Amino acid sequence: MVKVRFAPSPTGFLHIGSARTALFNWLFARHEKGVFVFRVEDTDKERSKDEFLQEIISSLEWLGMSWDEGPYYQTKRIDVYRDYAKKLFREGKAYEAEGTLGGEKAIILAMPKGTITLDDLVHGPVSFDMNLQKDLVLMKSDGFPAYNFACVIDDFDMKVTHVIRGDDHISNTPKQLAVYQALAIDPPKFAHIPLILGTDRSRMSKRHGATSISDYRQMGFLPDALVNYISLLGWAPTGDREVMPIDEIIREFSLERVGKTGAVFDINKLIWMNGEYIRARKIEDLIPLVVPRIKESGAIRDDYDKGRLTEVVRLFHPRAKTITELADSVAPFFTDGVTYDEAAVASVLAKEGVKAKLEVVIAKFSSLKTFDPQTLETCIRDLASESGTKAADFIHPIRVAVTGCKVGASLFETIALIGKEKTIMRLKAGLAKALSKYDSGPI
RNA sequence: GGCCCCUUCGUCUAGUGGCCCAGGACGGCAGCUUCUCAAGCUGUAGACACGGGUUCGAUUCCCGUAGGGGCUACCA
Repeated sequence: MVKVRFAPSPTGFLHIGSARTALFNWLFARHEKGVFVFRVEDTDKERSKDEFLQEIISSLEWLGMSWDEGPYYQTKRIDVYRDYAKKLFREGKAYEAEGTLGGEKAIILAMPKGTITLDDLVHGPVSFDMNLQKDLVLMKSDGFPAYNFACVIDDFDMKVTHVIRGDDHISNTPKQLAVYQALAIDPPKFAHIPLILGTDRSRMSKRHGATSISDYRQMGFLPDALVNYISLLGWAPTGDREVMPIDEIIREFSLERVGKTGAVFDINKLIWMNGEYIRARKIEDLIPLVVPRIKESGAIRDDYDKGRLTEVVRLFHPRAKTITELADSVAPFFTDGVTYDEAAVASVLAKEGVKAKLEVVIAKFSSLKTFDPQTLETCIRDLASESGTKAADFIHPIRVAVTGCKVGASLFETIALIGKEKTIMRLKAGLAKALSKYDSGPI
Protein backbone atom coordinates (compact mmCIF):
# COMPACT_ATOMS: atom_id res chain seq x y z
CA MET A 1 0.00 0.00 0.00
CA VAL A 2 1.41 3.31 -1.12
CA LYS A 3 1.49 6.07 1.47
CA VAL A 4 2.65 9.62 0.90
CA ARG A 5 2.50 12.81 2.88
CA PHE A 6 2.38 16.55 2.56
CA ALA A 7 4.23 18.13 5.46
CA PRO A 8 4.27 21.92 5.37
CA SER A 9 5.52 24.07 8.17
CA PRO A 10 3.02 26.78 9.05
CA THR A 11 5.44 29.65 8.69
CA GLY A 12 3.72 31.34 5.77
CA PHE A 13 0.87 31.07 3.31
CA LEU A 14 0.63 28.06 1.02
CA HIS A 15 3.20 28.78 -1.66
CA ILE A 16 2.59 27.81 -5.26
CA GLY A 17 5.61 25.50 -5.11
CA SER A 18 4.42 23.76 -1.96
CA ALA A 19 0.98 23.43 -3.49
CA ARG A 20 2.53 21.70 -6.49
CA THR A 21 4.44 19.34 -4.18
CA ALA A 22 1.20 18.62 -2.34
CA LEU A 23 -0.52 18.06 -5.68
CA PHE A 24 2.04 15.54 -6.93
CA ASN A 25 1.80 13.62 -3.67
CA TRP A 26 -1.97 13.72 -3.81
CA LEU A 27 -2.10 12.69 -7.47
CA PHE A 28 0.28 9.83 -6.80
CA ALA A 29 -1.80 8.65 -3.84
CA ARG A 30 -5.05 8.86 -5.78
CA HIS A 31 -3.57 7.16 -8.82
CA GLU A 32 -2.16 4.35 -6.71
CA LYS A 33 -5.27 4.20 -4.53
CA GLY A 34 -2.98 4.82 -1.60
CA VAL A 35 -3.07 7.04 1.45
CA PHE A 36 -2.35 10.77 1.61
CA VAL A 37 -1.18 12.00 5.01
CA PHE A 38 -1.22 15.60 6.18
CA ARG A 39 1.44 16.48 8.71
CA VAL A 40 2.23 19.83 10.30
CA GLU A 41 5.92 20.50 10.84
CA ASP A 42 5.58 23.13 13.50
CA THR A 43 8.79 22.67 15.43
CA ASP A 44 10.00 26.19 14.73
CA LYS A 45 8.19 27.84 17.60
CA GLU A 46 9.30 31.32 16.58
CA ARG A 47 7.91 31.27 13.06
CA SER A 48 4.98 28.86 13.27
CA LYS A 49 1.59 30.57 13.46
CA ASP A 50 -1.86 29.11 13.65
CA GLU A 51 -3.23 31.62 11.14
CA PHE A 52 -0.79 30.24 8.59
CA LEU A 53 -1.95 26.70 9.28
CA GLN A 54 -5.56 27.72 8.80
CA GLU A 55 -4.68 29.42 5.56
CA ILE A 56 -2.80 26.38 4.29
CA ILE A 57 -5.72 24.11 5.10
CA SER A 58 -8.26 26.34 3.42
CA SER A 59 -6.09 26.66 0.31
CA LEU A 60 -5.68 22.90 0.13
CA GLU A 61 -9.42 22.45 0.42
CA TRP A 62 -10.07 25.13 -2.17
CA LEU A 63 -7.77 23.31 -4.58
CA GLY A 64 -9.67 20.11 -3.93
CA MET A 65 -6.99 18.10 -2.21
CA SER A 66 -8.26 16.05 0.67
CA TRP A 67 -6.14 13.95 3.00
CA ASP A 68 -6.88 10.55 4.42
CA GLU A 69 -4.83 10.76 7.59
CA GLY A 70 -3.90 13.55 9.93
CA PRO A 71 -3.27 16.30 10.52
CA TYR A 72 -0.44 15.15 12.72
CA TYR A 73 1.44 17.80 14.66
CA GLN A 74 5.11 17.43 15.36
CA THR A 75 4.86 19.54 18.49
CA LYS A 76 2.59 16.85 19.92
CA ARG A 77 5.17 14.16 19.31
CA ILE A 78 8.17 15.65 21.09
CA ASP A 79 8.48 12.65 23.42
CA VAL A 80 8.66 10.30 20.46
CA TYR A 81 11.59 12.14 18.94
CA ARG A 82 13.33 12.43 22.29
CA ASP A 83 13.04 8.69 22.89
CA TYR A 84 14.57 7.88 19.53
CA ALA A 85 17.35 10.42 20.11
CA LYS A 86 18.07 9.01 23.57
CA LYS A 87 18.23 5.54 22.10
CA LEU A 88 20.84 6.70 19.61
CA PHE A 89 22.71 8.41 22.45
CA ARG A 90 22.68 5.25 24.57
CA GLU A 91 23.96 3.25 21.65
CA GLY A 92 26.84 5.66 21.34
CA LYS A 93 25.82 6.79 17.87
CA ALA A 94 24.93 10.29 19.01
CA TYR A 95 26.51 12.63 21.53
CA GLU A 96 25.37 15.53 23.64
CA ALA A 97 26.56 19.11 23.46
CA GLU A 98 25.90 22.31 25.37
CA GLY A 99 23.42 24.45 23.54
CA THR A 100 22.55 28.08 23.21
CA LEU A 101 18.81 27.83 22.75
CA GLY A 102 17.64 26.70 26.16
CA GLY A 103 18.46 24.71 29.22
CA GLU A 104 18.75 21.36 27.50
CA LYS A 105 21.69 19.71 25.86
CA ALA A 106 21.51 19.21 22.13
CA ILE A 107 21.77 15.63 20.87
CA ILE A 108 23.96 15.29 17.82
CA LEU A 109 24.42 12.38 15.44
CA ALA A 110 27.94 11.57 14.27
CA MET A 111 27.95 11.18 10.51
CA PRO A 112 29.14 7.87 9.11
CA LYS A 113 32.25 7.71 6.94
CA GLY A 114 32.24 6.62 3.34
CA THR A 115 29.65 7.13 0.67
CA ILE A 116 25.86 7.13 0.80
CA THR A 117 23.90 6.67 -2.37
CA LEU A 118 20.37 7.88 -2.83
CA ASP A 119 18.32 6.00 -5.42
CA ASP A 120 16.03 8.73 -6.54
CA LEU A 121 12.91 7.87 -8.52
CA VAL A 122 13.31 10.84 -10.82
CA HIS A 123 17.05 11.49 -10.74
CA GLY A 124 18.43 7.98 -10.51
CA PRO A 125 21.41 7.26 -8.25
CA VAL A 126 23.04 10.24 -6.51
CA SER A 127 26.10 9.70 -4.35
CA PHE A 128 27.39 11.78 -1.45
CA ASP A 129 30.76 11.72 0.25
CA MET A 130 29.79 11.54 3.92
CA ASN A 131 33.23 12.63 5.04
CA LEU A 132 32.24 16.10 3.88
CA GLN A 133 29.05 16.07 5.92
CA LYS A 134 28.82 17.90 9.25
CA ASP A 135 27.41 16.05 12.25
CA LEU A 136 23.66 16.36 12.43
CA VAL A 137 21.72 17.97 15.25
CA LEU A 138 18.88 15.63 16.20
CA MET A 139 17.44 17.47 19.18
CA LYS A 140 17.95 21.19 19.53
CA SER A 141 18.82 22.69 22.89
CA ASP A 142 15.31 24.11 23.13
CA GLY A 143 14.12 20.54 23.45
CA PHE A 144 12.59 20.43 19.97
CA PRO A 145 13.67 18.06 17.22
CA ALA A 146 15.54 19.37 14.20
CA TYR A 147 13.84 19.04 10.84
CA ASN A 148 15.99 16.28 9.38
CA PHE A 149 15.37 14.14 12.45
CA ALA A 150 11.67 14.71 13.03
CA CYS A 151 11.06 14.13 9.36
CA VAL A 152 12.72 10.70 9.43
CA ILE A 153 11.01 9.60 12.63
CA ASP A 154 7.61 10.65 11.35
CA ASP A 155 7.97 9.09 7.94
CA PHE A 156 9.02 5.88 9.63
CA ASP A 157 6.32 5.91 12.31
CA MET A 158 3.62 6.86 9.85
CA LYS A 159 4.80 4.16 7.44
CA VAL A 160 5.33 6.54 4.56
CA THR A 161 6.42 4.59 1.47
CA HIS A 162 7.28 7.45 -0.90
CA VAL A 163 8.71 10.83 -0.10
CA ILE A 164 7.87 13.22 -2.94
CA ARG A 165 9.33 16.65 -2.33
CA GLY A 166 11.15 19.55 -3.98
CA ASP A 167 14.59 19.28 -5.50
CA ASP A 168 15.91 21.62 -2.85
CA HIS A 169 15.71 18.74 -0.38
CA ILE A 170 18.05 16.54 -2.31
CA SER A 171 21.02 17.69 -0.25
CA ASN A 172 19.12 16.94 2.96
CA THR A 173 18.62 13.37 1.90
CA PRO A 174 22.08 11.99 2.76
CA LYS A 175 21.65 13.39 6.28
CA GLN A 176 18.30 11.70 6.62
CA LEU A 177 19.68 8.52 5.13
CA ALA A 178 22.35 8.59 7.84
CA VAL A 179 19.60 8.74 10.46
CA TYR A 180 17.81 5.75 8.92
CA GLN A 181 21.12 3.94 8.93
CA ALA A 182 21.86 4.75 12.58
CA LEU A 183 18.38 3.57 13.53
CA ALA A 184 18.85 0.45 11.39
CA ILE A 185 15.53 0.98 9.61
CA ASP A 186 14.62 0.98 5.93
CA PRO A 187 14.19 4.36 4.26
CA PRO A 188 11.21 5.07 2.00
CA LYS A 189 11.62 5.69 -1.71
CA PHE A 190 12.46 9.25 -2.66
CA ALA A 191 11.31 11.31 -5.64
CA HIS A 192 12.72 14.82 -5.90
CA ILE A 193 10.66 16.95 -8.20
CA PRO A 194 11.91 20.06 -9.97
CA LEU A 195 11.40 23.49 -8.47
CA ILE A 196 9.01 26.10 -9.77
CA LEU A 197 11.00 29.09 -10.94
CA GLY A 198 10.42 32.80 -11.43
CA THR A 199 11.13 34.43 -14.76
CA ASP A 200 14.81 34.85 -13.87
CA ARG A 201 15.01 31.08 -13.31
CA SER A 202 15.68 31.32 -9.59
CA ARG A 203 13.27 29.74 -7.14
CA MET A 204 9.92 31.46 -7.22
CA SER A 205 9.67 33.90 -4.36
CA LYS A 206 7.96 37.06 -3.24
CA ARG A 207 10.07 39.30 -5.42
CA HIS A 208 8.66 37.53 -8.48
CA GLY A 209 5.18 38.71 -7.51
CA ALA A 210 2.22 36.66 -6.34
CA THR A 211 3.37 33.41 -4.78
CA SER A 212 0.62 32.12 -2.56
CA ILE A 213 -2.44 30.16 -3.57
CA SER A 214 -4.59 32.79 -1.87
CA ASP A 215 -3.07 35.41 -4.13
CA TYR A 216 -4.22 33.52 -7.18
CA ARG A 217 -7.60 32.85 -5.67
CA GLN A 218 -7.92 36.56 -5.00
CA MET A 219 -6.90 37.38 -8.57
CA GLY A 220 -9.86 35.42 -9.85
CA PHE A 221 -8.40 32.11 -10.93
CA LEU A 222 -10.48 28.97 -10.77
CA PRO A 223 -9.10 26.16 -8.59
CA ASP A 224 -9.41 23.49 -11.26
CA ALA A 225 -7.63 25.70 -13.79
CA LEU A 226 -4.83 26.37 -11.33
CA VAL A 227 -4.50 22.68 -10.48
CA ASN A 228 -4.46 21.73 -14.15
CA TYR A 229 -1.82 24.35 -14.89
CA ILE A 230 0.55 23.47 -12.04
CA SER A 231 0.17 19.75 -12.74
CA LEU A 232 1.90 20.52 -16.04
CA LEU A 233 4.90 22.08 -14.34
CA GLY A 234 7.43 19.28 -14.22
CA TRP A 235 5.05 16.61 -15.45
CA ALA A 236 3.43 15.83 -18.78
CA PRO A 237 0.81 13.28 -19.74
CA THR A 238 1.22 11.07 -22.79
CA GLY A 239 0.03 12.64 -26.01
CA ASP A 240 -0.64 16.30 -26.64
CA ARG A 241 -3.36 16.87 -24.07
CA GLU A 242 -3.07 19.83 -21.72
CA VAL A 243 -6.52 20.94 -20.67
CA MET A 244 -7.85 17.92 -18.87
CA PRO A 245 -10.21 17.20 -15.99
CA ILE A 246 -8.79 16.11 -12.66
CA ASP A 247 -9.96 12.51 -13.03
CA GLU A 248 -7.96 12.20 -16.18
CA ILE A 249 -4.91 13.79 -14.58
CA ILE A 250 -5.15 11.27 -11.76
CA ARG A 251 -5.48 8.43 -14.22
CA GLU A 252 -2.47 9.61 -16.21
CA PHE A 253 -0.17 10.65 -13.38
CA SER A 254 3.04 8.76 -12.80
CA LEU A 255 6.40 9.55 -11.29
CA GLU A 256 8.11 8.13 -14.38
CA ARG A 257 6.81 11.07 -16.39
CA VAL A 258 8.09 13.68 -13.96
CA GLY A 259 10.94 15.71 -15.44
CA LYS A 260 14.18 16.95 -13.94
CA THR A 261 14.34 20.56 -15.02
CA GLY A 262 13.04 23.54 -13.12
CA ALA A 263 9.88 25.04 -14.57
CA VAL A 264 9.30 28.76 -14.98
CA PHE A 265 5.85 29.77 -13.83
CA ASP A 266 4.20 31.41 -16.83
CA ILE A 267 1.24 33.45 -15.71
CA ASN A 268 0.19 34.09 -19.30
CA LYS A 269 -0.44 30.44 -19.89
CA LEU A 270 -2.32 30.21 -16.60
CA ILE A 271 -4.49 33.13 -17.69
CA TRP A 272 -5.22 31.44 -20.97
CA MET A 273 -6.07 28.17 -19.27
CA ASN A 274 -8.29 29.94 -16.76
CA GLY A 275 -10.18 31.44 -19.69
CA GLU A 276 -10.68 27.94 -21.05
CA TYR A 277 -12.13 26.82 -17.73
CA ILE A 278 -14.38 29.86 -17.45
CA ARG A 279 -15.78 29.26 -20.91
CA ALA A 280 -16.34 25.61 -20.08
CA ARG A 281 -18.23 26.50 -16.94
CA LYS A 282 -21.99 27.07 -16.86
CA ILE A 283 -23.26 30.61 -16.31
CA GLU A 284 -25.20 29.54 -13.21
CA ASP A 285 -22.01 28.25 -11.66
CA LEU A 286 -20.20 31.49 -12.35
CA ILE A 287 -22.85 33.69 -10.71
CA PRO A 288 -22.03 32.80 -7.10
CA LEU A 289 -18.39 33.48 -7.85
CA VAL A 290 -18.86 36.97 -9.27
CA VAL A 291 -21.62 38.18 -6.96
CA PRO A 292 -19.41 38.73 -3.88
CA ARG A 293 -16.93 40.65 -5.97
CA ILE A 294 -19.58 42.88 -7.49
CA LYS A 295 -20.99 43.50 -4.04
CA GLU A 296 -17.55 44.55 -2.91
CA SER A 297 -17.47 47.16 -5.65
CA GLY A 298 -20.78 48.48 -4.35
CA ALA A 299 -22.58 48.08 -7.67
CA ILE A 300 -25.14 45.63 -6.30
CA ARG A 301 -26.62 44.74 -2.95
CA ASP A 302 -28.56 41.71 -1.77
CA ASP A 303 -31.66 42.70 -3.75
CA TYR A 304 -30.04 42.64 -7.19
CA ASP A 305 -31.92 41.50 -10.28
CA LYS A 306 -30.74 37.95 -10.71
CA GLY A 307 -32.16 37.49 -14.20
CA ARG A 308 -30.47 40.60 -15.46
CA LEU A 309 -27.18 39.65 -13.83
CA THR A 310 -27.31 36.30 -15.59
CA GLU A 311 -27.80 38.03 -18.93
CA VAL A 312 -24.87 40.38 -18.35
CA VAL A 313 -22.61 37.54 -17.24
CA ARG A 314 -23.62 35.63 -20.36
CA LEU A 315 -22.52 38.61 -22.43
CA PHE A 316 -19.00 38.56 -20.99
CA HIS A 317 -18.70 34.83 -20.47
CA PRO A 318 -16.82 34.17 -23.72
CA ARG A 319 -14.32 36.97 -23.21
CA ALA A 320 -13.44 36.88 -19.51
CA LYS A 321 -10.13 35.39 -18.49
CA THR A 322 -10.56 35.66 -14.74
CA ILE A 323 -13.43 35.99 -12.29
CA THR A 324 -12.09 39.39 -11.32
CA GLU A 325 -12.20 40.56 -14.89
CA LEU A 326 -15.70 39.18 -15.29
CA ALA A 327 -16.92 41.01 -12.20
CA ASP A 328 -15.29 44.23 -13.37
CA SER A 329 -17.03 43.96 -16.73
CA VAL A 330 -20.40 43.21 -15.20
CA ALA A 331 -20.45 45.77 -12.37
CA PRO A 332 -20.89 48.90 -14.56
CA PHE A 333 -24.22 47.51 -15.76
CA PHE A 334 -25.56 48.03 -12.27
CA THR A 335 -24.34 51.54 -11.61
CA ASP A 336 -25.80 54.85 -12.73
CA GLY A 337 -22.76 56.83 -13.71
CA VAL A 338 -20.01 56.11 -16.19
CA THR A 339 -16.30 56.38 -15.66
CA TYR A 340 -14.84 57.79 -18.82
CA ASP A 341 -11.52 56.71 -20.20
CA GLU A 342 -10.12 60.09 -21.23
CA ALA A 343 -8.06 58.65 -24.05
CA ALA A 344 -11.17 57.04 -25.52
CA VAL A 345 -13.10 60.27 -25.16
CA ALA A 346 -10.33 62.19 -26.90
CA SER A 347 -9.95 59.79 -29.79
CA VAL A 348 -13.59 58.87 -30.39
CA LEU A 349 -15.93 61.43 -28.87
CA ALA A 350 -14.04 64.66 -29.37
CA LYS A 351 -14.32 64.54 -33.12
CA GLU A 352 -16.14 66.58 -35.65
CA GLY A 353 -19.57 65.23 -36.50
CA VAL A 354 -19.87 63.10 -33.40
CA LYS A 355 -21.97 65.67 -31.59
CA ALA A 356 -24.58 65.67 -34.36
CA LYS A 357 -24.62 61.90 -34.54
CA LEU A 358 -25.14 61.50 -30.81
CA GLU A 359 -27.98 64.03 -30.90
CA VAL A 360 -29.71 62.10 -33.66
CA VAL A 361 -29.25 58.85 -31.77
CA ILE A 362 -30.68 60.34 -28.59
CA ALA A 363 -33.72 61.56 -30.45
CA LYS A 364 -34.18 58.28 -32.22
CA PHE A 365 -33.74 56.15 -29.10
CA SER A 366 -36.23 58.31 -27.22
CA SER A 367 -38.90 57.45 -29.74
CA LEU A 368 -38.24 53.70 -29.54
CA LYS A 369 -41.00 51.61 -28.01
CA THR A 370 -38.93 48.46 -27.66
CA PHE A 371 -35.28 48.39 -26.68
CA ASP A 372 -33.98 44.98 -27.67
CA PRO A 373 -30.78 44.17 -29.61
CA GLN A 374 -32.56 43.54 -32.92
CA THR A 375 -34.49 46.78 -32.83
CA LEU A 376 -31.41 48.72 -31.86
CA GLU A 377 -29.29 47.20 -34.60
CA THR A 378 -31.88 47.96 -37.25
CA CYS A 379 -32.25 51.43 -35.87
CA ILE A 380 -28.55 52.24 -36.01
CA ARG A 381 -27.97 50.66 -39.41
CA ASP A 382 -30.88 52.60 -40.85
CA LEU A 383 -29.50 55.77 -39.36
CA ALA A 384 -26.14 55.06 -40.92
CA SER A 385 -27.49 54.42 -44.41
CA GLU A 386 -29.73 57.46 -44.20
CA SER A 387 -26.73 59.65 -43.41
CA GLY A 388 -24.53 57.83 -45.87
CA THR A 389 -21.97 56.58 -43.38
CA LYS A 390 -20.90 53.27 -41.94
CA ALA A 391 -22.67 51.83 -38.94
CA ALA A 392 -19.31 51.79 -37.21
CA ASP A 393 -19.30 55.60 -37.22
CA PHE A 394 -22.32 55.48 -34.95
CA ILE A 395 -21.40 52.40 -32.97
CA HIS A 396 -18.04 53.56 -31.68
CA PRO A 397 -19.15 56.93 -30.31
CA ILE A 398 -22.20 55.33 -28.72
CA ARG A 399 -20.03 52.74 -27.01
CA VAL A 400 -17.69 55.34 -25.58
CA ALA A 401 -20.56 57.58 -24.50
CA VAL A 402 -22.46 54.76 -22.82
CA THR A 403 -19.69 52.60 -21.37
CA GLY A 404 -16.82 55.05 -21.10
CA CYS A 405 -14.38 52.95 -23.06
CA LYS A 406 -13.55 51.79 -26.55
CA VAL A 407 -13.68 48.07 -25.99
CA GLY A 408 -16.49 45.87 -24.82
CA ALA A 409 -19.04 43.29 -25.82
CA SER A 410 -21.53 43.63 -28.66
CA LEU A 411 -22.87 47.19 -28.55
CA PHE A 412 -26.53 46.36 -29.23
CA GLU A 413 -26.70 43.74 -26.54
CA THR A 414 -24.82 46.01 -24.21
CA ILE A 415 -27.18 48.95 -24.44
CA ALA A 416 -30.23 46.71 -24.48
CA LEU A 417 -29.10 45.39 -21.11
CA ILE A 418 -28.30 48.84 -19.80
CA GLY A 419 -31.85 49.88 -20.69
CA LYS A 420 -33.41 52.73 -22.59
CA GLU A 421 -33.58 55.29 -19.85
CA LYS A 422 -30.05 54.80 -18.60
CA THR A 423 -28.63 54.57 -22.11
CA ILE A 424 -30.09 57.92 -23.04
CA MET A 425 -28.88 59.43 -19.80
CA ARG A 426 -25.40 58.25 -20.53
CA LEU A 427 -25.54 59.37 -24.15
CA LYS A 428 -26.28 62.84 -22.88
CA ALA A 429 -23.40 62.63 -20.45
CA GLY A 430 -21.16 61.51 -23.28
CA LEU A 431 -22.38 64.34 -25.43
CA ALA A 432 -21.54 66.85 -22.72
CA LYS A 433 -18.15 65.26 -22.39
CA ALA A 434 -17.57 65.52 -26.14
CA LEU A 435 -18.59 69.13 -26.19
CA SER A 436 -16.31 70.13 -23.34
CA LYS A 437 -13.40 68.40 -25.01
CA TYR A 438 -14.21 69.82 -28.38
CA ASP A 439 -14.54 73.32 -27.06
CA SER A 440 -11.35 73.25 -25.07
CA GLY A 441 -9.18 73.26 -28.13
CA PRO A 442 -8.65 72.18 -31.70
CA ILE A 443 -8.39 68.51 -32.51
C1' G B 1 34.48 28.54 -2.13
C1' G B 2 32.70 23.22 -1.29
C1' C B 3 28.92 19.56 -2.41
C1' C B 4 24.78 18.29 -5.44
C1' C B 5 21.26 18.88 -9.43
C1' C B 6 19.93 20.59 -14.30
C1' U B 7 20.57 22.05 -19.78
C1' U B 8 15.06 20.76 -26.65
C1' C B 9 11.58 27.07 -29.56
C1' G B 10 10.86 33.48 -25.26
C1' U B 11 7.90 29.94 -21.70
C1' C B 12 5.68 24.83 -20.42
C1' U B 13 6.94 20.46 -22.79
C1' A B 14 6.93 15.58 -26.41
C1' G B 15 11.00 12.83 -27.68
C1' U B 16 14.36 6.88 -24.21
C1' G B 17 19.84 5.49 -31.39
C1' G B 18 17.20 5.65 -37.35
C1' C B 19 9.75 7.25 -37.42
C1' C B 20 12.88 14.22 -36.08
C1' C B 21 15.74 18.94 -42.00
C1' A B 22 12.51 17.71 -33.97
C1' G B 23 5.84 17.39 -32.46
C1' G B 24 2.08 20.04 -29.21
C1' A B 25 0.59 24.25 -26.02
C1' C B 26 1.05 29.50 -24.25
C1' G B 27 2.93 33.87 -26.08
C1' G B 28 4.50 36.61 -30.97
C1' C B 29 3.43 37.83 -36.02
C1' A B 30 -0.01 37.71 -40.41
C1' G B 31 -4.80 36.79 -42.28
C1' C B 32 -10.08 35.48 -42.00
C1' U B 33 -14.50 37.00 -39.15
C1' U B 34 -16.30 41.66 -37.46
C1' C B 35 -19.42 47.36 -34.32
C1' U B 36 -14.37 47.49 -30.90
C1' C B 37 -12.28 43.81 -27.65
C1' A B 38 -12.21 38.78 -26.54
C1' A B 39 -13.29 34.09 -28.42
C1' G B 40 -12.92 31.07 -32.91
C1' C B 41 -10.48 29.53 -37.46
C1' U B 42 -6.10 29.49 -40.86
C1' G B 43 -1.14 30.30 -41.68
C1' U B 44 3.86 31.67 -40.00
C1' A B 45 8.59 32.59 -37.40
C1' G B 46 11.01 30.16 -33.37
C1' A B 47 14.94 25.16 -29.95
C1' C B 48 18.24 19.92 -29.48
C1' A B 49 24.27 25.10 -24.87
C1' C B 50 29.40 23.94 -26.75
C1' G B 51 33.51 20.42 -27.70
C1' G B 52 35.14 15.60 -27.90
C1' G B 53 34.08 10.53 -28.17
C1' U B 54 30.95 5.54 -28.86
C1' U B 55 28.13 4.01 -33.28
C1' C B 56 26.80 2.56 -39.99
C1' G B 57 23.82 6.47 -37.57
C1' A B 58 23.14 10.67 -32.28
C1' U B 59 18.36 15.38 -29.43
C1' U B 60 18.66 10.49 -27.47
C1' C B 61 24.72 6.84 -24.64
C1' C B 62 29.83 8.39 -22.32
C1' C B 63 33.51 12.27 -21.01
C1' G B 64 34.75 17.29 -20.65
C1' U B 65 33.67 22.64 -20.90
C1' A B 66 30.33 26.53 -20.26
C1' G B 67 25.94 28.37 -18.20
C1' G B 68 21.91 28.16 -14.72
C1' G B 69 19.93 26.49 -10.10
C1' G B 70 19.82 24.31 -5.12
C1' C B 71 22.14 23.29 -0.50
C1' U B 72 25.99 24.61 2.71
C1' A B 73 21.50 26.77 10.41
C1' C B 74 20.54 23.91 17.22
C1' C B 75 14.89 27.05 9.77
C1' A B 76 11.85 23.84 7.68
